[in-house]
Amino acid sequence: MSTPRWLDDDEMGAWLDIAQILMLMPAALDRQLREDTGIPHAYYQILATLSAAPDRCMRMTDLAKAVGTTLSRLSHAVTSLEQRGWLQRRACPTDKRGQMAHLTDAGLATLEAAAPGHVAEVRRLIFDHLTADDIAQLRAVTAKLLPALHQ
Amino acid sequence: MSTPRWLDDDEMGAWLDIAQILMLMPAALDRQLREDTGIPHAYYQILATLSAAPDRCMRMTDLAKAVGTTLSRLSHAVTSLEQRGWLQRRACPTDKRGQMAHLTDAGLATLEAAAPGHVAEVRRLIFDHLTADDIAQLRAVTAKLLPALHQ
DNA sequence: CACGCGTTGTTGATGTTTCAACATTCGGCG
DNA sequence: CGCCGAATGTTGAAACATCAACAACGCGTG
Repeated sequence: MSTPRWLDDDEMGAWLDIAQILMLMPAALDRQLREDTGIPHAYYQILATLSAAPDRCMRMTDLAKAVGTTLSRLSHAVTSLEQRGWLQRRACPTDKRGQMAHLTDAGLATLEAAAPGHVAEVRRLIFDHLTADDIAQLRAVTAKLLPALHQ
Repeated sequence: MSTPRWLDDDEMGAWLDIAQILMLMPAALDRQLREDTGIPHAYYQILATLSAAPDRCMRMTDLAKAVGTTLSRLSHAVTSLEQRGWLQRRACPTDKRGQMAHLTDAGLATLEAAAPGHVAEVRRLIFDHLTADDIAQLRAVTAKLLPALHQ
């Protein structure tokens, strides 16, 4: 398209709100988690995702997709979490290229200690302000947006 | 609260979707803008906000609030944008502590060159997938969330 | 088997953000 | 006026993200 159409008033208003949320929400989540645990939200999500996996263990690529991050970013993050003793790299039994990230007992303990405060913050920032209808509608919208984000 | 309640299934599903969007959307916006202009989305927002201000000029603190960022982050960003010749610091006439950020002609030209591609990306990621009703509902939700994020 | 290509994951350099510490100025109050 | 607390910005170091380059392995084909 040579002359892409601009956003109309409704779209622009929505976009400005969304842009603000994209800026402020991660900052708020990071702040709370860093105060309580010393790690940012992206790192917390890695621990949380692993804790729900069988054997608390996942392939790097699968973990990256589940968290919605890059392999490179994940690799750096795992290195950092490994140095704190919360994660451990393991060789993949079926694929010699592969690495698995394994959540240690110490990592699980840290996660469980951090979870209540984090959930409270998610409530304070989001669900305290929304009705059940709001949540259903919001979820319908996110379901429409996620496919394009995953490519 | 000593035992904060966990998220129910609807809330947890919504939260996982939101977390994915918070991770993927900024990454997608950054990627497009960096390819086209070499600057991340947070920097683009600074230029865009300034372009709509009288004299294309704003106090640092006001600009930080408008964009939804930190004064420190803004200061670093302005330094970087200034080195590219797209911004200029000016002394504030009424307050000797103050600094004003002024968008230069070169900065405006860069912004106007980047805008079509950026808008197209915002459309591709968001508005192409939503009906007018979706947008209205989404905006109603964001309106409920923003106050808590602003404190 | 051997070649080539796609996948998997890491690394190092560079750019950006965060946090704490600091300098400067404003504004109110004794 | 002179002092003190608050507000305004900047800076440097450390943490984190991005990007391109790279090594190692899997898999299919000839």
